[in-house]
Amino acid sequence: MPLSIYNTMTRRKEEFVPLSPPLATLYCCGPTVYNYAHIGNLRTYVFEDVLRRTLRFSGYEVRHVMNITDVGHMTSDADDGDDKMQTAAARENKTPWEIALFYEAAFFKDTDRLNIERPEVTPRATGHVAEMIGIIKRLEENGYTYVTSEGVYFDTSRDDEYGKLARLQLDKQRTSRDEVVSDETKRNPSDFVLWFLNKPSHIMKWESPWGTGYPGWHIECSAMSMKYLGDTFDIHCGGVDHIPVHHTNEIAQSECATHHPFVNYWMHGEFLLMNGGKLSKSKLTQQTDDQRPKISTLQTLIDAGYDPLAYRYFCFQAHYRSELNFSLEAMDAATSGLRRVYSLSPNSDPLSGDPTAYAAARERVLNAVYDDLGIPQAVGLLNSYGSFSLWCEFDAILGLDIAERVARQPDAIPEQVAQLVASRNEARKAKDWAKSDQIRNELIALGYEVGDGPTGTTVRSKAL
RNA sequence: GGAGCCGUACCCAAGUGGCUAAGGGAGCGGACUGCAAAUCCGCGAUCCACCAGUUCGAUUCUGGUCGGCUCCUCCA
Repeated sequence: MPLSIYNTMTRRKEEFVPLSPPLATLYCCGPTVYNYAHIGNLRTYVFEDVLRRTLRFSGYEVRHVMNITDVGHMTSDADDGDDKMQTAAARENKTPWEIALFYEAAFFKDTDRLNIERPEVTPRATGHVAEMIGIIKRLEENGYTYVTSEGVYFDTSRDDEYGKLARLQLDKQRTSRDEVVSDETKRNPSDFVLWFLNKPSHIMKWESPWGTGYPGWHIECSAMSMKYLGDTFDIHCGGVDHIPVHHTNEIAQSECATHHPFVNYWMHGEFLLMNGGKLSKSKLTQQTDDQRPKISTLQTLIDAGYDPLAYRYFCFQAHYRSELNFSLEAMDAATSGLRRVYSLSPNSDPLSGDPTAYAAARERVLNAVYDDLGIPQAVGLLNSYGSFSLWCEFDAILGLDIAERVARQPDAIPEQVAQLVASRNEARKAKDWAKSDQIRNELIALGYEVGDGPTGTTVRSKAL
């Protein structure tokens, strides 16, 4: 069965046919490194990781590029917009470059802990300003730009196909809130900046043919994707929020610069919802009303006692194109579910010794995966088969470290725990149940599971 | 105002024009246990927000209503 994926451009599932097999080229919008990634951001990177693993599983050689945005985007269209990198720098008393480096490292620490593979290329925006200027020059030569006191603009009225990804009806667009200040120098509301000019307070600046300034919000992705993957490449991913503006503008500036199709397949991950709404980085540092720790970054999840891979497994509950509701209860459910997977026994595999049954089961799971990454169905099937070897085979896609965790030797029991077990055994021998129960409670408090079986008492760490 | 998504058991959710509506968690019953925990076995939506329509037949298609969400500002 061929791999099919949902293409936002056509709003249909399509069979994946790469430009130059066995190579599959993939570009994913990466983080803007001015703050920690929250678990909603991370959900999208988990989805993209599953995609690249699935591509490789089906025999492709993956070339995956993800940008690191280390130059801030403006927070609004107008003069008073703050650069996020600059705001963070002021907040933390650092330079923008220090901020970027710090949060880039934090980002990769998180993705590593989630078993998200590093893309083959992770270019930084600040290292590609020359390429961005090159694209703007081509756009200028092709007659798609104009210059105002604010910067160099892309003239969307010159692009007949502008908005095709989001199916925008430009005449019906308008700003939704009063506080959005529109730039008076723009010719059309949908025009966007390619290069900012005359921003004296801005710290990160570069020389350009149009004057000293800094690049616009979208040009870096066009520059870096095309540099590393070519004018046309296979798949471009990102969050659904990127469809109407960011990816729309990427397509416009890329295709008008090269006169080639930019991307063949567009894939978008849906949001993680918390309390019925989306998460935002700006609320990351806010305190909660109640006493419970606020779960918003991977680290807060870990601090609350959850395993990073339990979060990864939690993401597999819902299809990547569906919103997913986060709650501690759901995280607990995912943790219990994963624990069950890790408790699988290689020695009592219901499918071992029956190659026909194994092949049939494998086929069903594979069909689910190849049908636009039907990971929830795949996990459901895997759960009902309960086969260690089948889980392990698909762990190449799931990335849950199943073989390692199942084989992992239990951590050495600390002396303190061993002594408690010994004294509990004595109490049990003497049928001193009160003492026995009391010691058991102590062991539980220390994070151990206590089990009395026919072969004696066993303790096991509650950690996954 | 425009564009789009969603509403399936207590929770997270998959899915289909008609055969028993996945799976996980929680819960319940049983085995096990000194009692538990863990584990194993079993049970669980006569029903897929509501109302019409299309159809021999709809949870699945169409229209409407109600409710929720996202985007049209930076955002995964």
